[in-house]
Amino acid sequence: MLAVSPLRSAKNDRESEMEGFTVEENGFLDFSGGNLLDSIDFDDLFMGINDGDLEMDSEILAEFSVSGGEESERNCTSAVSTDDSGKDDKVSVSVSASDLGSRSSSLINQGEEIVSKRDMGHATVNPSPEETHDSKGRKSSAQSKNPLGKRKVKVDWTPELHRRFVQAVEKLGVDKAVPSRILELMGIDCLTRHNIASHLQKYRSHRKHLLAREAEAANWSQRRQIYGAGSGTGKRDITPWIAPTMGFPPPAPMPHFRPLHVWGHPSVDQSFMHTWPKHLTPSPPPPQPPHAWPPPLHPLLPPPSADPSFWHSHHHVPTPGTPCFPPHMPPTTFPSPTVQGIAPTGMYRVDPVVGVPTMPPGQTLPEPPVDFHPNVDSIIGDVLSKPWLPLPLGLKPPSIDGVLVELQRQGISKIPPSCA
DNA sequence: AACCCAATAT
DNA sequence: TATATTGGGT
Repeated sequence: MLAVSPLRSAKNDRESEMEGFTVEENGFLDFSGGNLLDSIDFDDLFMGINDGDLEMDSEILAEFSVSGGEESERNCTSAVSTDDSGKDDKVSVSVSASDLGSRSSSLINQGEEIVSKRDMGHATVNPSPEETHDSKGRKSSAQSKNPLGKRKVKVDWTPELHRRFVQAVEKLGVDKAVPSRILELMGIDCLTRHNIASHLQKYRSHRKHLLAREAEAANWSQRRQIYGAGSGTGKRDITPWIAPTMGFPPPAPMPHFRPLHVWGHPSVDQSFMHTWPKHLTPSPPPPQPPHAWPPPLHPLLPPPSADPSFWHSHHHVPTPGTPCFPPHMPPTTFPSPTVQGIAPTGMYRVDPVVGVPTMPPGQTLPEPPVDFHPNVDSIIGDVLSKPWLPLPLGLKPPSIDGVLVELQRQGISKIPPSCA
Protein backbone atom coordinates (compact mmCIF):
# COMPACT_ATOMS: atom_id res chain seq x y z
CA MET A 1 0.00 0.00 0.00
CA LEU A 2 1.27 3.30 -0.93
CA ALA A 3 0.07 6.31 0.82
CA VAL A 4 0.77 9.61 -0.67
CA SER A 5 -0.13 12.82 0.94
CA PRO A 6 -0.13 16.06 -0.86
CA LEU A 7 0.70 18.09 2.13
CA ARG A 8 0.38 21.36 0.52
CA SER A 9 -1.07 22.76 -2.57
CA ALA A 10 -1.53 26.15 -3.95
CA LYS A 11 -4.51 27.65 -5.42
CA ASN A 12 -5.39 26.70 -8.86
CA ASP A 13 -8.33 26.20 -10.98
CA ARG A 14 -10.18 23.59 -9.17
CA GLU A 15 -12.54 22.24 -11.73
CA SER A 16 -9.95 20.87 -14.01
CA GLU A 17 -8.03 19.32 -11.25
CA MET A 18 -10.64 17.44 -9.44
CA GLU A 19 -12.04 15.34 -12.19
CA GLY A 20 -10.27 12.26 -11.12
CA PHE A 21 -11.73 12.39 -7.73
CA THR A 22 -15.09 11.63 -6.47
CA VAL A 23 -14.46 14.08 -3.80
CA GLU A 24 -16.92 16.75 -4.45
CA GLU A 25 -18.76 19.38 -2.67
CA ASN A 26 -21.63 17.18 -1.82
CA GLY A 27 -19.39 14.92 0.10
CA PHE A 28 -18.03 17.75 2.03
CA LEU A 29 -21.35 19.24 2.56
CA ASP A 30 -22.75 16.09 3.93
CA PHE A 31 -19.96 15.74 6.25
CA SER A 32 -19.41 19.20 7.39
CA GLY A 33 -22.81 20.12 8.40
CA GLY A 34 -22.08 23.76 8.53
CA ASN A 35 -19.12 25.39 10.11
CA LEU A 36 -16.79 22.67 9.19
CA LEU A 37 -16.93 23.68 5.62
CA ASP A 38 -15.69 27.02 6.54
CA SER A 39 -12.67 25.54 8.10
CA ILE A 40 -11.77 23.65 5.01
CA ASP A 41 -9.67 25.18 2.41
CA PHE A 42 -10.65 23.15 -0.53
CA ASP A 43 -8.27 24.85 -2.78
CA ASP A 44 -5.41 24.04 -0.59
CA LEU A 45 -6.59 20.57 -0.11
CA PHE A 46 -7.17 19.53 -3.63
CA MET A 47 -5.95 22.20 -5.87
CA GLY A 48 -3.44 21.29 -8.41
CA ILE A 49 -3.66 17.62 -7.98
CA ASN A 50 -3.86 17.26 -11.68
CA ASP A 51 -2.18 20.35 -12.82
CA GLY A 52 0.61 18.41 -14.32
CA ASP A 53 3.37 20.00 -12.37
CA LEU A 54 4.44 16.65 -11.18
CA GLU A 55 4.45 13.35 -12.84
CA MET A 56 2.65 12.02 -9.88
CA ASP A 57 -0.40 13.97 -10.59
CA SER A 58 -1.60 12.34 -13.70
CA GLU A 59 -0.59 8.98 -12.47
CA ILE A 60 -2.41 9.33 -9.26
CA LEU A 61 -5.47 10.45 -11.02
CA ALA A 62 -5.16 7.63 -13.44
CA GLU A 63 -5.02 5.23 -10.60
CA PHE A 64 -7.91 6.83 -8.94
CA SER A 65 -9.95 6.27 -11.97
CA VAL A 66 -9.13 2.61 -11.88
CA SER A 67 -11.01 0.42 -9.56
CA GLY A 68 -8.70 -0.99 -7.02
CA GLY A 69 -8.23 -4.45 -5.76
CA GLU A 70 -7.35 -5.94 -9.08
CA GLU A 71 -4.73 -8.51 -9.61
CA SER A 72 -2.51 -6.19 -11.45
CA GLU A 73 0.48 -5.10 -9.55
CA ARG A 74 0.26 -1.78 -11.12
CA ASN A 75 -3.16 -1.13 -9.90
CA CYS A 76 -3.42 0.98 -6.94
CA THR A 77 -6.36 1.29 -4.75
CA SER A 78 -6.55 4.58 -3.19
CA ALA A 79 -8.19 6.46 -0.55
CA VAL A 80 -8.14 10.11 -0.08
CA SER A 81 -8.89 11.78 3.08
CA THR A 82 -8.18 15.15 4.35
CA ASP A 83 -6.55 16.12 7.49
CA ASP A 84 -6.80 19.75 8.01
CA SER A 85 -5.12 19.99 11.29
CA GLY A 86 -4.43 23.58 11.84
CA LYS A 87 -3.23 25.59 8.97
CA ASP A 88 -1.26 22.77 7.56
CA ASP A 89 -3.93 21.38 5.40
CA LYS A 90 -3.22 17.96 4.17
CA VAL A 91 -4.61 15.50 1.81
CA SER A 92 -3.62 11.99 2.52
CA VAL A 93 -3.76 9.76 -0.45
CA SER A 94 -3.31 6.17 0.25
CA VAL A 95 -2.58 4.04 -2.72
CA SER A 96 -2.55 0.37 -2.26
CA ALA A 97 -1.05 -2.14 -4.52
CA SER A 98 -3.38 -4.89 -3.61
CA ASP A 99 -1.08 -7.73 -4.47
CA LEU A 100 1.71 -6.37 -2.42
CA GLY A 101 0.25 -7.43 0.80
CA SER A 102 -1.62 -4.51 2.05
CA ARG A 103 -0.87 -2.94 5.31
CA SER A 104 -3.82 -2.12 7.36
CA SER A 105 -4.54 1.48 7.30
CA SER A 106 -7.30 3.64 8.35
CA LEU A 107 -7.07 5.29 5.02
CA ILE A 108 -7.95 2.20 3.15
CA ASN A 109 -11.51 1.16 3.19
CA GLN A 110 -12.13 -2.41 2.25
CA GLY A 111 -9.47 -2.40 -0.36
CA GLU A 112 -11.42 -0.45 -2.82
CA GLU A 113 -10.94 2.91 -4.20
CA ILE A 114 -12.17 5.36 -1.78
CA VAL A 115 -12.04 9.02 -1.89
CA SER A 116 -13.43 10.43 1.20
CA LYS A 117 -13.61 13.96 2.17
CA ARG A 118 -13.21 13.46 5.81
CA ASP A 119 -12.12 10.30 7.22
CA MET A 120 -13.80 10.57 10.51
CA GLY A 121 -11.79 7.72 11.80
CA HIS A 122 -8.54 9.49 11.73
CA ALA A 123 -8.80 12.91 10.34
CA THR A 124 -8.44 15.72 12.70
CA VAL A 125 -10.93 18.29 11.81
CA ASN A 126 -10.17 21.74 12.72
CA PRO A 127 -13.09 22.94 14.73
CA SER A 128 -12.10 26.53 14.50
CA PRO A 129 -12.50 27.87 11.03
CA GLU A 130 -10.00 30.51 10.30
CA GLU A 131 -10.56 30.99 6.67
CA THR A 132 -13.52 31.37 4.49
CA HIS A 133 -14.14 30.17 1.04
CA ASP A 134 -16.79 30.69 -1.48
CA SER A 135 -19.25 28.21 -2.80
CA LYS A 136 -16.60 26.61 -4.89
CA GLY A 137 -14.47 26.03 -1.96
CA ARG A 138 -12.07 28.69 -2.94
CA LYS A 139 -9.94 29.96 -0.29
CA SER A 140 -10.34 33.54 0.50
CA SER A 141 -6.97 34.05 1.98
CA ALA A 142 -3.84 33.79 0.00
CA GLN A 143 -1.56 30.88 0.32
CA SER A 144 1.76 32.57 0.41
CA LYS A 145 4.04 29.63 0.29
CA ASN A 146 3.24 27.90 -2.91
CA PRO A 147 1.99 30.31 -5.44
CA LEU A 148 2.99 28.07 -8.26
CA GLY A 149 0.74 25.27 -7.28
CA LYS A 150 3.43 22.87 -6.28
CA ARG A 151 2.41 20.40 -3.72
CA LYS A 152 4.15 17.82 -1.77
CA VAL A 153 3.01 14.34 -2.21
CA LYS A 154 4.25 12.25 0.59
CA VAL A 155 4.76 8.68 -0.27
CA ASP A 156 4.41 6.22 2.48
CA TRP A 157 7.17 3.79 1.82
CA THR A 158 5.58 0.80 3.29
CA PRO A 159 7.59 -2.36 3.75
CA GLU A 160 6.06 -3.89 0.71
CA LEU A 161 6.72 -0.89 -1.39
CA HIS A 162 10.22 -0.71 -0.12
CA ARG A 163 10.67 -4.36 -0.87
CA ARG A 164 9.69 -3.73 -4.42
CA PHE A 165 12.09 -0.90 -4.51
CA VAL A 166 14.89 -3.04 -3.19
CA GLN A 167 14.07 -5.75 -5.62
CA ALA A 168 14.30 -3.35 -8.48
CA VAL A 169 17.52 -1.90 -7.23
CA GLU A 170 19.12 -5.25 -6.81
CA LYS A 171 17.88 -6.48 -10.10
CA LEU A 172 19.49 -3.53 -11.77
CA GLY A 173 22.50 -3.67 -9.59
CA VAL A 174 23.14 -1.21 -6.89
CA ASP A 175 25.49 0.73 -9.03
CA LYS A 176 23.32 0.78 -12.08
CA ALA A 177 20.11 1.49 -10.37
CA VAL A 178 18.84 4.84 -11.41
CA PRO A 179 15.50 6.28 -10.55
CA SER A 180 14.03 5.94 -13.97
CA ARG A 181 14.96 2.31 -14.26
CA ILE A 182 13.86 1.56 -10.78
CA LEU A 183 10.57 3.15 -11.43
CA GLU A 184 10.27 1.10 -14.53
CA LEU A 185 10.96 -2.13 -12.77
CA MET A 186 8.83 -1.41 -9.80
CA GLY A 187 5.85 -0.90 -11.96
CA ILE A 188 4.10 1.33 -9.55
CA ASP A 189 2.40 3.92 -11.56
CA CYS A 190 1.72 6.03 -8.59
CA LEU A 191 5.32 6.77 -8.00
CA THR A 192 7.33 9.36 -9.73
CA ARG A 193 10.93 9.39 -10.63
CA HIS A 194 11.41 11.99 -7.99
CA ASN A 195 9.91 9.75 -5.40
CA ILE A 196 12.26 7.04 -6.42
CA ALA A 197 15.21 9.35 -6.50
CA SER A 198 14.51 10.60 -3.07
CA HIS A 199 14.06 7.15 -1.73
CA LEU A 200 17.10 5.94 -3.55
CA GLN A 201 19.14 8.66 -2.05
CA LYS A 202 18.13 7.64 1.38
CA TYR A 203 18.58 4.03 0.54
CA ARG A 204 22.10 4.54 -0.64
CA SER A 205 22.95 6.65 2.30
CA HIS A 206 21.60 4.09 4.64
CA ARG A 207 23.36 1.32 2.88
CA LYS A 208 26.59 3.18 2.88
CA HIS A 209 26.45 3.67 6.57
CA LEU A 210 25.46 0.13 7.05
CA LEU A 211 28.32 -1.20 5.04
CA ALA A 212 30.75 0.97 6.86
CA ARG A 213 29.41 -0.27 10.08
CA GLU A 214 29.56 -3.85 9.02
CA ALA A 215 33.13 -3.40 7.98
CA GLU A 216 33.90 -1.88 11.28
CA ALA A 217 32.16 -4.61 13.13
CA ALA A 218 33.99 -7.17 11.09
CA ASN A 219 37.22 -5.46 11.79
CA TRP A 220 36.51 -5.53 15.45
CA SER A 221 35.38 -9.08 15.41
CA GLN A 222 38.30 -10.31 13.43
CA ARG A 223 40.77 -8.54 15.55
CA ARG A 224 39.14 -9.98 18.51
CA GLN A 225 39.61 -13.35 16.96
CA ILE A 226 43.17 -12.69 16.01
CA TYR A 227 44.29 -11.32 19.27
CA GLY A 228 41.89 -12.98 21.53
CA ALA A 229 42.59 -16.47 20.39
CA GLY A 230 46.32 -15.99 20.58
CA SER A 231 46.43 -14.26 23.89
CA GLY A 232 49.09 -15.58 26.16
CA THR A 233 50.56 -17.84 23.58
CA GLY A 234 53.21 -15.45 22.48
CA LYS A 235 52.80 -16.71 19.01
CA ARG A 236 52.49 -13.36 17.49
CA ASP A 237 55.54 -11.80 16.06
CA ILE A 238 54.04 -8.55 15.00
CA THR A 239 53.21 -5.63 17.10
CA PRO A 240 49.68 -6.08 18.26
CA TRP A 241 48.56 -2.60 17.58
CA ILE A 242 45.00 -1.86 17.98
CA ALA A 243 42.89 0.10 15.65
CA PRO A 244 41.13 3.00 17.26
CA THR A 245 37.85 1.49 16.37
CA MET A 246 38.63 -1.12 18.91
CA GLY A 247 39.30 1.26 21.66
CA PHE A 248 36.22 3.08 20.74
CA PRO A 249 33.03 1.27 20.71
CA PRO A 250 31.41 1.12 17.37
CA PRO A 251 29.69 4.30 16.42
CA ALA A 252 26.83 5.24 18.59
CA PRO A 253 23.68 3.46 17.60
CA MET A 254 21.82 6.66 17.35
CA PRO A 255 21.08 8.41 15.29
CA HIS A 256 22.99 7.49 12.23
CA PHE A 257 22.42 3.82 12.07
CA ARG A 258 19.05 3.48 13.45
CA PRO A 259 17.00 1.83 10.77
CA LEU A 260 14.89 4.39 9.13
CA HIS A 261 11.40 3.13 9.04
CA VAL A 262 11.55 0.67 6.20
CA TRP A 263 15.24 0.68 5.65
CA GLY A 264 15.67 -2.61 7.23
CA HIS A 265 16.88 -5.17 4.85
CA PRO A 266 16.75 -8.91 5.27
CA SER A 267 20.39 -9.45 4.73
CA VAL A 268 21.31 -6.29 6.45
CA ASP A 269 19.44 -7.31 9.47
CA GLN A 270 21.09 -10.65 9.20
CA SER A 271 24.34 -8.85 9.63
CA PHE A 272 23.12 -7.82 13.00
CA MET A 273 23.58 -11.39 14.03
CA HIS A 274 27.23 -11.19 13.36
CA THR A 275 27.84 -9.07 16.31
CA TRP A 276 25.02 -9.89 18.58
CA PRO A 277 24.45 -13.10 20.33
CA LYS A 278 21.30 -14.72 19.27
CA HIS A 279 19.90 -14.76 22.69
CA LEU A 280 20.05 -11.02 22.78
CA THR A 281 18.10 -10.57 19.64
CA PRO A 282 14.45 -9.95 20.14
CA SER A 283 13.37 -12.48 17.58
CA PRO A 284 15.48 -15.03 15.83
CA PRO A 285 15.50 -14.43 12.14
CA PRO A 286 14.23 -17.11 9.87
CA PRO A 287 16.93 -19.31 8.48
CA GLN A 288 18.44 -17.80 5.44
CA PRO A 289 21.39 -18.52 3.25
CA PRO A 290 24.56 -17.02 4.58
CA HIS A 291 24.93 -14.66 1.70
CA ALA A 292 21.51 -13.22 1.63
CA TRP A 293 22.26 -10.02 -0.18
CA PRO A 294 20.46 -9.65 -2.38
CA PRO A 295 17.73 -11.72 -0.90
CA PRO A 296 15.97 -14.10 -3.20
CA LEU A 297 12.63 -12.53 -2.80
CA HIS A 298 9.72 -13.79 -4.64
CA PRO A 299 7.34 -11.14 -5.76
CA LEU A 300 4.36 -13.14 -4.77
CA LEU A 301 5.60 -14.19 -1.46
CA PRO A 302 4.83 -12.30 1.67
CA PRO A 303 7.48 -10.08 3.14
CA PRO A 304 10.60 -12.00 3.93
CA SER A 305 9.98 -11.63 7.56
CA ALA A 306 6.82 -11.29 9.47
CA ASP A 307 8.79 -9.81 12.26
CA PRO A 308 7.79 -6.19 12.49
CA SER A 309 11.26 -5.35 13.57
CA PHE A 310 12.39 -6.47 10.21
CA TRP A 311 10.90 -3.52 8.52
CA HIS A 312 10.37 -1.08 11.22
CA SER A 313 12.41 0.64 13.75
CA HIS A 314 14.78 -1.44 15.73
CA HIS A 315 14.65 0.65 18.77
CA HIS A 316 14.64 -2.40 20.88
CA VAL A 317 17.26 -4.16 18.86
CA PRO A 318 20.89 -3.85 19.73
CA THR A 319 22.74 -2.04 17.09
CA PRO A 320 25.20 -4.14 15.17
CA GLY A 321 28.70 -3.75 16.30
CA THR A 322 27.79 -2.43 19.62
CA PRO A 323 29.87 -4.16 22.22
CA CYS A 324 28.21 -6.42 24.65
CA PHE A 325 28.53 -5.62 28.27
CA PRO A 326 27.25 -7.12 31.38
CA PRO A 327 24.80 -5.00 33.25
CA HIS A 328 27.44 -3.78 35.60
CA MET A 329 29.57 -2.58 32.75
CA PRO A 330 27.47 -0.01 31.06
CA PRO A 331 28.76 0.95 27.67
CA THR A 332 28.18 4.51 28.60
CA THR A 333 31.62 4.47 30.07
CA PHE A 334 32.85 4.67 26.55
CA PRO A 335 33.54 8.04 25.16
CA SER A 336 31.64 9.08 22.16
CA PRO A 337 33.21 7.76 19.00
CA THR A 338 32.81 11.15 17.55
CA VAL A 339 35.12 12.67 20.07
CA GLN A 340 37.94 14.46 18.41
CA GLY A 341 41.47 14.67 19.42
CA ILE A 342 43.03 12.47 21.95
CA ALA A 343 40.47 10.73 23.94
CA PRO A 344 40.94 10.71 27.66
CA THR A 345 42.61 7.77 29.15
CA GLY A 346 40.95 5.29 31.32
CA MET A 347 37.75 5.48 29.41
CA TYR A 348 38.05 2.34 27.44
CA ARG A 349 36.76 -0.87 28.61
CA VAL A 350 39.31 -2.95 26.91
CA ASP A 351 40.36 -6.39 27.72
CA PRO A 352 43.61 -5.90 29.58
CA VAL A 353 45.15 -8.94 28.01
CA VAL A 354 44.24 -8.81 24.41
CA GLY A 355 43.15 -5.26 24.13
CA VAL A 356 39.74 -5.81 22.77
CA PRO A 357 36.38 -4.97 24.11
CA THR A 358 35.17 -7.59 26.46
CA MET A 359 32.14 -9.73 26.18
CA PRO A 360 29.81 -10.76 28.89
CA PRO A 361 30.82 -14.01 30.49
CA GLY A 362 29.87 -16.96 28.46
CA GLN A 363 29.09 -14.95 25.38
CA THR A 364 30.91 -15.25 22.17
CA LEU A 365 30.67 -13.37 19.00
CA PRO A 366 29.72 -15.20 15.88
CA GLU A 367 32.37 -14.82 13.31
CA PRO A 368 31.60 -12.84 10.23
CA PRO A 369 32.01 -14.27 6.81
CA VAL A 370 35.54 -14.27 5.56
CA ASP A 371 34.67 -12.00 2.71
CA PHE A 372 33.28 -9.49 5.02
CA HIS A 373 35.21 -6.50 3.94
CA PRO A 374 33.16 -4.44 1.58
CA ASN A 375 34.93 -1.27 2.43
CA VAL A 376 38.52 -1.79 3.19
CA ASP A 377 39.39 1.70 2.24
CA SER A 378 37.02 3.00 4.77
CA ILE A 379 38.45 0.79 7.42
CA ILE A 380 41.97 1.80 6.76
CA GLY A 381 40.99 5.36 6.36
CA ASP A 382 39.50 5.31 9.76
CA VAL A 383 42.48 3.54 11.16
CA LEU A 384 44.89 6.05 9.80
CA SER A 385 42.89 9.14 10.41
CA LYS A 386 41.70 8.76 13.91
CA PRO A 387 43.82 9.82 16.77
CA TRP A 388 45.36 7.03 18.61
CA LEU A 389 44.28 6.19 21.97
CA PRO A 390 46.57 6.57 24.86
CA LEU A 391 45.74 3.16 25.95
CA PRO A 392 47.60 2.17 29.03
CA LEU A 393 48.09 -1.19 27.56
CA GLY A 394 51.42 -0.79 25.93
CA LEU A 395 49.79 -0.88 22.57
CA LYS A 396 51.55 0.87 19.81
CA PRO A 397 49.94 3.02 17.25
CA PRO A 398 49.61 1.33 13.94
CA SER A 399 51.89 2.09 11.12
CA ILE A 400 51.28 1.67 7.47
CA ASP A 401 53.15 -1.53 7.72
CA GLY A 402 50.95 -2.60 10.51
CA VAL A 403 47.91 -1.93 8.43
CA LEU A 404 49.33 -3.90 5.58
CA VAL A 405 50.20 -6.75 7.83
CA GLU A 406 46.73 -6.86 9.17
CA LEU A 407 45.22 -6.69 5.75
CA GLN A 408 47.40 -9.55 4.71
CA ARG A 409 46.48 -11.54 7.73
CA GLN A 410 42.85 -10.98 7.03
CA GLY A 411 43.23 -12.11 3.51
CA ILE A 412 42.49 -8.75 2.05
CA SER A 413 44.40 -8.34 -1.11
CA LYS A 414 43.03 -5.00 -1.94
CA ILE A 415 45.52 -2.53 -0.68
CA PRO A 416 44.23 0.95 -0.22
CA PRO A 417 46.10 3.61 -2.09
CA SER A 418 46.92 5.25 1.16
CA CYS A 419 48.88 2.21 2.15
CA ALA A 420 50.43 1.38 -1.15
C1' DA B 1 17.95 15.76 -19.40
C1' DA B 2 19.08 12.52 -16.02
C1' DC B 3 21.46 11.82 -12.16
C1' DC B 4 23.77 12.52 -7.68
C1' DC B 5 24.33 14.59 -3.33
C1' DA B 6 23.88 17.70 0.59
C1' DA B 7 21.14 20.81 2.78
C1' DT B 8 16.86 22.26 3.93
C1' DA B 9 11.81 22.44 4.34
C1' DT B 10 7.55 20.47 5.77
C1' DT C 1 10.49 11.58 11.81
C1' DA C 2 10.17 10.54 7.09
C1' DT C 3 9.90 12.43 3.04
C1' DA C 4 10.04 16.10 -0.48
C1' DT C 5 12.24 19.90 -2.36
C1' DT C 6 15.94 22.54 -3.78
C1' DG C 7 20.25 23.84 -5.57
C1' DG C 8 24.63 22.95 -7.28
C1' DG C 9 27.35 19.91 -9.53
C1' DT C 10 28.58 16.08 -13.01
